[in-house]
Formats: sequence, structure tokens, C-alpha cells
Amino acid sequence: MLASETVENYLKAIYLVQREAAAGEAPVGKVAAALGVTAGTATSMVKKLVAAKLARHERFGGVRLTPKGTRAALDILRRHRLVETFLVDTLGLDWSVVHDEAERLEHAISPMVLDALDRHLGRPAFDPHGDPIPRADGAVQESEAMPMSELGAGDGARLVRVLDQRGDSLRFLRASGLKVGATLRVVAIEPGAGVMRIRPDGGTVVSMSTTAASRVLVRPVRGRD
Amino acid sequence: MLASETVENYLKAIYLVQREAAAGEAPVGKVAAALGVTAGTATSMVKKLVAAKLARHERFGGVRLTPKGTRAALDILRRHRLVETFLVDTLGLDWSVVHDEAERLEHAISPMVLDALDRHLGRPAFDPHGDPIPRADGAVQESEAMPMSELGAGDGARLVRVLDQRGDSLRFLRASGLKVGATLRVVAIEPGAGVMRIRPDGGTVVSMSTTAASRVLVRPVRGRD
DNA sequence: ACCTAGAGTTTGAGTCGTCAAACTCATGCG
DNA sequence: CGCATGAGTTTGACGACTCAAACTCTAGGT
Repeated sequence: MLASETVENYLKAIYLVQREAAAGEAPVGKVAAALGVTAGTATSMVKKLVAAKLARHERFGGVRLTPKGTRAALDILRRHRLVETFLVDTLGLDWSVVHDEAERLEHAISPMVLDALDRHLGRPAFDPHGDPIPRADGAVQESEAMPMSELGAGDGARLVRVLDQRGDSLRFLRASGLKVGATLRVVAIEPGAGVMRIRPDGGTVVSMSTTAASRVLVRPVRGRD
Repeated sequence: MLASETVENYLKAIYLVQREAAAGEAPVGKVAAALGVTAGTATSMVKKLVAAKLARHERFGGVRLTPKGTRAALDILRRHRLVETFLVDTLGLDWSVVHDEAERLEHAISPMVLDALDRHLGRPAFDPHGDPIPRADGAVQESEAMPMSELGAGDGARLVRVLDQRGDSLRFLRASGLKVGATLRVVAIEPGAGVMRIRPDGGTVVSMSTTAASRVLVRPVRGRD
């Protein structure tokens, strides 16, 4: 409402960095990097957020959103993820491009349009990447899942979420048949090479680094072994 | 592409004012008024457009878009009108609110999303107000129509376009059953009062000022008299 | 021809978001 | 234990956009 587009971007970035960070605090440098901005710029913006009671921060420390700031961040995330869902489900765009598109659209969606969109999409709980869509009241239902990198050889699992939003990662996964909801099996693990070999159900075996695999979340399924 | 959101708004405003104006030139003051900005601000922005070869202008004269500027304005108008169509046809919003919503969304639509939207909507030629949607190549097919105010008593006509985008006008028309495509008949004209009485097919008689009626475009139909 | 009302322009200042570069703090290595 | 390193902060400047207010031009009426 009161927040400029820039402020919205800072709130979203802080929220996401905070989620990643161990201490629940977002280092200013990480926030700056996430936004493609210099550290100095981020520092002065954080001051502004603090003045608006959207964040807390002490000199040389990390940033932490207040309840008010968190609420605002969730609202933006809701817009972002509903837009992504719309772009994939209704317009048929590829999931590798929708993140960037949603990045621009999320700021132009009014509450009225948002609700109409939500209704049109059947009030979805997850976006095309498996990320939970915060509800209008701010509730977020994180799905239970583990990194694919923690599976053992022979394990079966269902892909439930992809954390990486980079286009090339998503194109690789789609091309490999690794989409949200797909079941797969770990064919082999080569720890020396840092690689695991995965077979999606009905697809051919693909190799991926355990680093990449750690950003793909799965739910194990007991299956034919 | 290169144009900021602000520049896009100026281009659109100049295009529309120019269309209205007799001389095919947009007075700076009208442009400023259309954008809710002071005349001084508009003047300096016009200079910028001229520098970018998007408009021509001489001191104390009117503004005129160059072919390049016109092309850009049509692109924005295309986005605006496709978004309006989407909001009404797909999301089911009322036509009295979509103008303002589209005003914000039009700047966030990439060519890719625009084309997907166009395809999803079946490549419509007109938006919910009957305004022509410029095609991707910049062609605009204006529909032939006359102001409803020029009809005579007893005349029948089909409503093809509503020029007024104000919410209250559009709510009045919708409530009266006067939507695009509806047929209607002029019951009476009272020139002294500046009022005409209209009966939409299957509706009850409503009065409206000839001023308001002049902003509603119709195509006469010969009908039972 | 003048002269004034209205339209348009200029000027000076302010806000927002940004950067580069100088500066400050906290830490852990040697 | 001191100090170099890297993270964070401050400062000064800038570009984009805006306003208010002073200024200038144009056109119409007498």
C-alpha cells in the first residue's frame, strides 16, 4: 500500500535472505547482492525500512523484518507466486521464464486483481516451482521435503519443490523430465565426483551435481527397489 | 523497451490528446492535465521526448508524435487494451474498474507475456469498451460509428464503443443495460434540457445528457419503428 | 496598434534511489 | 596482542521526475 516498488523489493529480498540464513538475520551485503545494488545503497534503504518500522537493524549487524515487514513481504510473495502460477497454468509459459516476468508484474497487481486471479486459478497452494503461496491472511504452509542430495542410491522419491529460480537450471530440469510432482529414483551416487545419477519415471538417467541436487526438494516414497 | 514508465505514459497521453485535437497537435497543457502533472513538468518532459526523437515540438506550439513515437504509443495502447480485455473476459472484473488496473499493469507486460495473453484471448480486435486493440504490427482498425447524441427520436442503433473511461459513467451504463453490442432505441429528445431518453433492448428507459451521449458511439440499425 | 488574459516556459528546489569512494568496525590469523 | 581483511557505513554526487512561482509569448478584443 504505502510501500514503493523499491521498498517492496527490499522487503522480499530481506525475507528470502533471512529464511536462508542460519541466525534468522539477513546480512546487509547479501540483501544488496540479491537486489544487484551496492552495499551502501542497501544500508541507506535499510535505514528507511527501520524508520518505517518494517525492519530492525543495528549498526554492523544483520537486518530482521518486524511482524509488519514480514506481513508485507508475504503479501508480495503471494502476488509473485500467484502471478507465476497464472503465467504457467493459464498462459502456458515455460516455468523457466516466469520468475523474471512475475518480478515485474507483482508490483502492479492490486488486491482486487489478486483476488480475481486467485479465484480464477482455483486458490492454489503452490506455485509451479512447488513454492508455497502465502494465503491472503499471511499463513504459509511450507511443504515437508528434504534435499534430493540426501537421498541414497536406490531411493525413490517424488519431486515437490525446486528452490533454484535460474532459467538454465529450470530448463535443464524440465528437459530431463524432472518437474514438480514427478517421481524419480536415485540410480547411483559418486561422492568423489560430487555427482548423482537420477532416473525420472519414464525418462532416461541424468547426472547432476549434489550442489544442484541440494536445491531440489523431494519426498521419499517407498517403491520397487 | 528503452522508455521509462513515465515516458510511456507521456507517449500514450500525447497520442490520445492528439487524436482528440482538431489540428492533430496536442497542446502541452492538455497533456499535462491528462497526466495530472503541472504544465512545467510536461514541458520539460516534452523536451526529453523531442531529444529522443519520439515527438516534435516548437516553443509555444503543440506536440506531435513522430512515427517512432506513434509506434511506441500504439504498443502501449495495445498492452493497455489487451490487459483490459483480459481483466474482463478472463478474470470477470467489471468494466468500470479495469481502466485503472490496466494503467498500472500495462508497464509490466513483456512482449512474451503480451503475445501469450493475446493468444489466450483469441486475438481480440476490440477491448471491453469497444476501443480497437492495435495489432502487433501497429495497425489500428477504428470501427465506424457515430455519437449517440446525433441520433434522432425513434432511431434504433447498436452500441459499439464507449469513449468515457470514468468509473461512474461506466457503472451507469452497465446498470442501464447499455453495454457494447446492445441494441437500443431513442425514445425522445429534449433539446431544451439537453437530455435524451434511451431504451436499451429489453430494458427500461433511461435519460442521459447529450454531452454524455456524445461519448457513446453507435451504429444505426433500421428497425421496427 | 495596443494590451491583457491565458497558455507555455524557465528556474530553483526537493524527493527518491542509486553509485563510488572514503571511512569505521569486528575478528581471527600470525 | 596487534593488525590486516572483509563487512558495513557514510559522504557527496548524480539522474529522473516533480512542483511552485516567476517569467514570456500569442492572440483577441477594442
